[in-house]
Amino acid sequence: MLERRRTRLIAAADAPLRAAISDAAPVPRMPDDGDELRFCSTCAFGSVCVPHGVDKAALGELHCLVEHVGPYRSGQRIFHAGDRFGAIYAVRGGTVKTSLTDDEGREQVLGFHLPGEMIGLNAIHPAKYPCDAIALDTAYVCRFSFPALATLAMRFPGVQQQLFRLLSADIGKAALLAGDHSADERLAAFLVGLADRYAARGFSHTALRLSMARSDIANYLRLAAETVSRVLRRFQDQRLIAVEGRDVVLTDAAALRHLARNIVHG
Amino acid sequence: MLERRRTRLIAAADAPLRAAISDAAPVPRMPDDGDELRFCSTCAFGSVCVPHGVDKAALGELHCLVEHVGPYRSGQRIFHAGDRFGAIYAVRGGTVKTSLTDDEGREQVLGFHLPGEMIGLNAIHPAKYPCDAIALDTAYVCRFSFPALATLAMRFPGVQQQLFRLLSADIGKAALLAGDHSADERLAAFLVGLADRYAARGFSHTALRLSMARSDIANYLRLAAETVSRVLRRFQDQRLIAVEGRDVVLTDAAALRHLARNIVHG
DNA sequence: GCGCCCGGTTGACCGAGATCAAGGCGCGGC
DNA sequence: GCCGCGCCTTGATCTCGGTCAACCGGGCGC
Repeated sequence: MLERRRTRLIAAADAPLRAAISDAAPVPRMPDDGDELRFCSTCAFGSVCVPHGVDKAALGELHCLVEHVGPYRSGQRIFHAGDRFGAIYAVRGGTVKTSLTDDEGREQVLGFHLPGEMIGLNAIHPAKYPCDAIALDTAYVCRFSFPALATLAMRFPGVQQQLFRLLSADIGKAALLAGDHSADERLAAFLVGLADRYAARGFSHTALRLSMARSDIANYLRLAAETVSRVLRRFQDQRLIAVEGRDVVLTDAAALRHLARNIVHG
Repeated sequence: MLERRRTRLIAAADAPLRAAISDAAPVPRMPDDGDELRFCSTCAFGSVCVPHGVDKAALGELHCLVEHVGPYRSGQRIFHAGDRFGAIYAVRGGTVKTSLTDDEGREQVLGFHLPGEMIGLNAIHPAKYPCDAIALDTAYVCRFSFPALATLAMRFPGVQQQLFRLLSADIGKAALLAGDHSADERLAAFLVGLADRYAARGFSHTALRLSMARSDIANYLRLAAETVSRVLRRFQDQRLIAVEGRDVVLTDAAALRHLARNIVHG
């Protein structure tokens, strides 16, 4: 359903992703039991349940409270800025961008979210979503009612811990944007950060497909789209990467990492 | 007890602050009972206990687990980047900056923290402090053992909620740095943000004393110190502010707010 | 007192990246 | 097929803010 054939070169870097999606598609709401492994393999709460081996009971209850929603088509909103906060979401398949639009109508991209990553954590405090969440391709998400989750966390220390960790991790994420770094550093950090996040989910460490437009990347990195184009071109000339449309291969990841060395996270 | 008398102009804008400090000074460790109101008036956890009226019992337990530490002299570190994470801190008096130093030895200021604000929340996930916390003047802090706090949160929903809110709030804080805003916008947002935070703590809405050096402000806003100087001078020429050393009066807060309108938070 | 040092200010110049403008290319619709 | 519209790229020019340099003034040690 998603883009049919992926070209050679990167080949099907997102094949496992599509597999996950096709798995998810026929499961519109309640997860069936005996599905734990698959459920946890991509989910941000997987680490509550599987790796730590504790709170097996919590897993069952999470299953009951999670709601699978989607598909969202490219461009569709999962939630709107200003909506009353009621749930946090985990991306299950596809890519989601979060952004906000200021008075003058200028968009400000806050982040891109891959399968397994949480969105909506920054809505707890203001009690309403402070940004839009928009699907960049066909996307599926898991909805966790926050009151229910908080109640669950009261009973399972592992769940509470994981929530604290997820929240804490997000605080540091803005570091990429925060520092005053050159366009080269930003782009290098963006690419290796994305590659690392894909790699952590079982995809290739060096080949990736950008699901967002150049203008979104530029906006996210606080650069002009033209600058993104030029830097990518230069990286290619320097044999750091191979670019073909939205497919990128990191041919010299070490050099990219060196460029990005002063930017924590991705 | 906060701000006794508010002085003319800026004069000693931090006089009430100092008063708070001298109150705190003779209380080196365990808070004495019957101290609730004072404890809560500046503390970030005040809102757990007092305003919501619930979890009165939690207040007592918080009292037992909090540890008053200080004074720290200007320049002293409260915690170091890399230290194992064990506690979060609330500023009780004075001002604290958080910053990290990259491989090349360049400092990167992450934020300034006034009395009542929490620091160390971003250390939960990595399980070690990702930055230094340095006193900018004579500073006092409250130390909350995080394991103890998490345990307390398991029993008191209000405490858990407040922790979630504090963490969530911090996620959005980087917005000032994040956007690509002009030097004017950044400085205006910084000034009104600081004024609002002081105001929320009972200080003047329009007069404030900058406890940090120009170079720290510049670093925090990702500008050169010279640029901060020049913009402040221009703001003064435009009658937006009156500057005298580290004392600033916002003479046209409306105009400053308008300049900063596209920057959320401060 | 004197000199030093640090923080702050001001001016002159420079450069990274934004902006403006033009053109190419791929894809969906007709 | 052909057209039209986004997305992307490339080139020319402009500009905001950084960098370098000089100077000022206050606090502190001697």
